[in-house]
Amino acid sequence: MNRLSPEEIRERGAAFPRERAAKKEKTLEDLPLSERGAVKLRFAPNPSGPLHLGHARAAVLNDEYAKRYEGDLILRFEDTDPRRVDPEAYEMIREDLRWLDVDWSEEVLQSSRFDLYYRYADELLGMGAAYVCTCPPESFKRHRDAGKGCPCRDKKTGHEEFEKMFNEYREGEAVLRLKTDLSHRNLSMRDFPIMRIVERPHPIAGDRRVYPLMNLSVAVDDHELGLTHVLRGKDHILNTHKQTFIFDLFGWEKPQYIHYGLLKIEGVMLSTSETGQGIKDGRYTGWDDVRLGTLAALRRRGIQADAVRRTMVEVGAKPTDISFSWKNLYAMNKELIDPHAKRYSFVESPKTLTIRGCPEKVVKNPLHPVSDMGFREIRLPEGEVRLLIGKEDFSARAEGDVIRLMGAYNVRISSKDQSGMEGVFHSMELEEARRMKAPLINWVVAGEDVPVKVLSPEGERHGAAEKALLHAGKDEVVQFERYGFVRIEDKNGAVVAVFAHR
RNA sequence: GCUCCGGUAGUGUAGCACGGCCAAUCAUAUCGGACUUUCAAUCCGAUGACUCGGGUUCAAAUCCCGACCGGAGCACCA
Repeated sequence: MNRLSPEEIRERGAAFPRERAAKKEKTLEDLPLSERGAVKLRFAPNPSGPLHLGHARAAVLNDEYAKRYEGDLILRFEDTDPRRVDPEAYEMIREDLRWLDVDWSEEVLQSSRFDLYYRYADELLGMGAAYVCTCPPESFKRHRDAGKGCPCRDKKTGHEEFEKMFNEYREGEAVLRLKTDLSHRNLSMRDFPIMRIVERPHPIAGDRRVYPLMNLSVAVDDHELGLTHVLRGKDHILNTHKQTFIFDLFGWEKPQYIHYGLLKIEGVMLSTSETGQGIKDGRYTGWDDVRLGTLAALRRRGIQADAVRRTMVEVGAKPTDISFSWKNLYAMNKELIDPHAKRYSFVESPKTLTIRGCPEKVVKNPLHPVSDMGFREIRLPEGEVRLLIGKEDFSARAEGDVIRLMGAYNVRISSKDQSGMEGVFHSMELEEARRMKAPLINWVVAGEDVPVKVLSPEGERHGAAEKALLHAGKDEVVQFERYGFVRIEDKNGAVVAVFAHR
């Protein structure tokens, strides 16, 4: 994916001014125990790839609350697993957030705080609340499931053993465990691990081998950073229990935890790791492949960041699982772009239509039916005229039909074969066409057409657009009449347009 | 299986903590009409939901119990 500057992102994404106010905005529920100016939140992605629709929910909701309460939002990269860090992802995530108009006041890399986690681990060791466990996993589980401590639990040499994790034990041979309740009804709560060995340097922090597990690093940071509220998916509920256990050990004041439900998104690949794999073996063209649910793909298609934001705000932070609806997102997006999108004629998989007996006609169609954006002008000569019409319009018409060429005149189809149709001029006036219930069809002058490649999630389409399309700017979102909204991606050579929705 | 959570129209959402004003809100979707040189937008109209069963109560979407359905977690990932 190309690297974009913040300015470019704004241009590309926020092509249109944000229009709120227009309608009553759905707003979020109040946060519990919150005070204006005192709220501190965080968005904490794992930098293994760019953000997708699922992340957008957490990002937007946190940002909305931070803004509402004039609080702070911290961007915290949870990069404590060296195997799951893509160094490129940090900047991709920042780009996505800037596009979403998410403002963060502080950025934290957990990979720059390992010493802090070691210190707290030491402290837990000193408190007798943690121990180094060298049992094979199966053996530990046997003891745990029986409600008993493993043999390592009562070792007196905690600090020395911990030392050995840094220079002696190999990966998989030892972990640091927290002493919890061995009779806890949830097995995974019993003496859960907080540090482990990974014999691999960290892509950012370099030479390390002892890494904290999230429940330690997250608890430490949520406390150290003074968070008042933690907004996260319900898949983290058990982690919340584990983390509050650590808060209690240290006697820290806990933030308010809010868990929202699953966001089921149909028809699109969201898994970051699978997508990354797919890019590697060529199934996807990149993180912004139009078939993906990444924010990069959405903005490439001309989906406005504000449409994503509004959708997420409407969905809210309740614990119920919800089915994300593309239709609702598209409707929201259309509301934003329709007032600004210039109209152009485009015909897919075109067929020719040759008309005889035409009077000269200068067609002057507005670039927008409502807003005053100027016109596009086409001169149709007297006599014979050759046009291109879309394949669908072509197959829907039969000999003898009368059609209205939008902005021009009415034509009777005189013959039709595989390659095209022929027709004769019938009449000029729109009223006449209405009287005959003739369908309105858009067209492009053959020979003056611009070839267009349309990239859509359903595949690649080819067609022709009127020449005036060349006046549209790169990255501009326009509407192909009777076809749908697209973002103009490339104008060098054949035009490439990325399809958003109808 | 165990632990926890949740179930309002096709989809999303309001209402549920303090039961009556809820024959249930708003948006979107679908259908129909008006307008219109786009199958867009706009305007008008229609369709459509409290998962089920018991209980408490004069009164339940709202409280209680059970069933059913859905989900999450049960890692040396986050």
